[in-house]
Amino acid sequence: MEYRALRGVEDLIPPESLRFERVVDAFKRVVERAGFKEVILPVFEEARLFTRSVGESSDIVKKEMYVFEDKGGRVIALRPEGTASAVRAYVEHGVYAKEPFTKWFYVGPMFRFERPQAGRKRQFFQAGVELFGFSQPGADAELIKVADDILKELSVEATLEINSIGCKECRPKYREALIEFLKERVGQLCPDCVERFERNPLRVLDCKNEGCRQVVSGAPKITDYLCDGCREHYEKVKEYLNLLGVEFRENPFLVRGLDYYTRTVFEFKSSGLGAQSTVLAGGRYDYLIGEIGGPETPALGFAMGIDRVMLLLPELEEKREGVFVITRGEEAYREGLELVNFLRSKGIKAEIDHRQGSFKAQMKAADRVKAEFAVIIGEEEVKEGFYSLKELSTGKQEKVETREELLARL
RNA sequence: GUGGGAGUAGCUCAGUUGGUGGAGCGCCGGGUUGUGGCCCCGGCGGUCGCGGGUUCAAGUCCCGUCUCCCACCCCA
Repeated sequence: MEYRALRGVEDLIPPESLRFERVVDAFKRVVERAGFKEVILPVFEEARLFTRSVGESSDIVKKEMYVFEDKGGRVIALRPEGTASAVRAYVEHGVYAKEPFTKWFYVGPMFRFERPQAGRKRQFFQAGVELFGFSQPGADAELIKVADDILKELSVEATLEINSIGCKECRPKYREALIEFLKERVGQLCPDCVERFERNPLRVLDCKNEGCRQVVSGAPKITDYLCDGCREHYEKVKEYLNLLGVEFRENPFLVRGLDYYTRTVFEFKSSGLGAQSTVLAGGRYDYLIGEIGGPETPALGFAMGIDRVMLLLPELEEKREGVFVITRGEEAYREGLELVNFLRSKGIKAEIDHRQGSFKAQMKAADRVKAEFAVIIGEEEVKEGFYSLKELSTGKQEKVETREELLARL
């Protein structure tokens, strides 16, 4: 084959593309009835937007971004995630002034230069929401509830883990305590964690290595170091989640890979995905808007991995729908073309077989496209002026005289 | 970026010690001169991922490369 899709990107052709649409439809249905409005954002931005927001030390920025220089000498990056652009747009358009309490959602491709694996592609799709302006714990709970609703709507089984990673006040104190604890045990950590210990000690907490987990199990918990404000906030979030009937598990070692998170963080994980088990994740990021150059504005959001959700989607039986027109002879074909046009104008799905093969071949085609009805127009029908309408699920066939009568029988 | 496994028909896979490539499913057609699904019969369909090497001879052995899968890593 001379041309192939590049490594880590894939085409979605039917029926995969239909599964994709099903996920997006369910997502939109749930978030729209919760009052979120869609934003359509660029797939590339100045690279430094991501460096600033996602974090210089994060792997996403350090080694996974598609960065290039455009013809005007600008340093561009294909977006590796959606929040940075949403925040940039919120600030750029002064939305904080016009509509300080804003609920947005977005759907689209993201790009990360990673080694491909199931549930991890170089171009992948995320559907996400962002809530700007709300500092109250009720917003955290509502956000998580919306996420839970989406997964339920899709019948995707996932377990929810939550944690609070504190704020500017308390996190540094915890970080110090953790470093203090780990310092004496560096020898017991895996090589990756030795490096994490230097760069971002919190990441040692969610290492999968058995030895590291042993060490970590005795480590100080951030929840014991939260300041009064963060502790109260976290307690309220949990209280509201219980009120809303959302099941969750507290994981004091849950941390996230993006630098902008504060206070509430959460992850929905599925057992059906192998190593890439997170299907939806997010949290609060109260300082990000300020850092991007907007007014200090509390915010929170999440992103769902559409590709990953698709992998978990149960197969759906395609149901029969519409009409397939079968004809023989030029006169019948012309009548068929007009009939199809008529039905479509009435909102009915209608197709015609242009190949004019045998009735058997055309019936087979009608069956394959999962039509509910076949309309047969042959010599007899043309001569005597009627349509033969066959219901494919039952095999029952009847004569109908006019288009209107046909329409009434569908 | 690291480690492991795999690439043969559209799909799932057989292919014996190297000797001119098969099955099932699917697709097209026929059995039914005007009727789908079940059954029977026939047909189309392959540079054996790509490139190089060994050999009289390579799907089969060797090297390289690309892609996919799994794990690490990372993350949605």
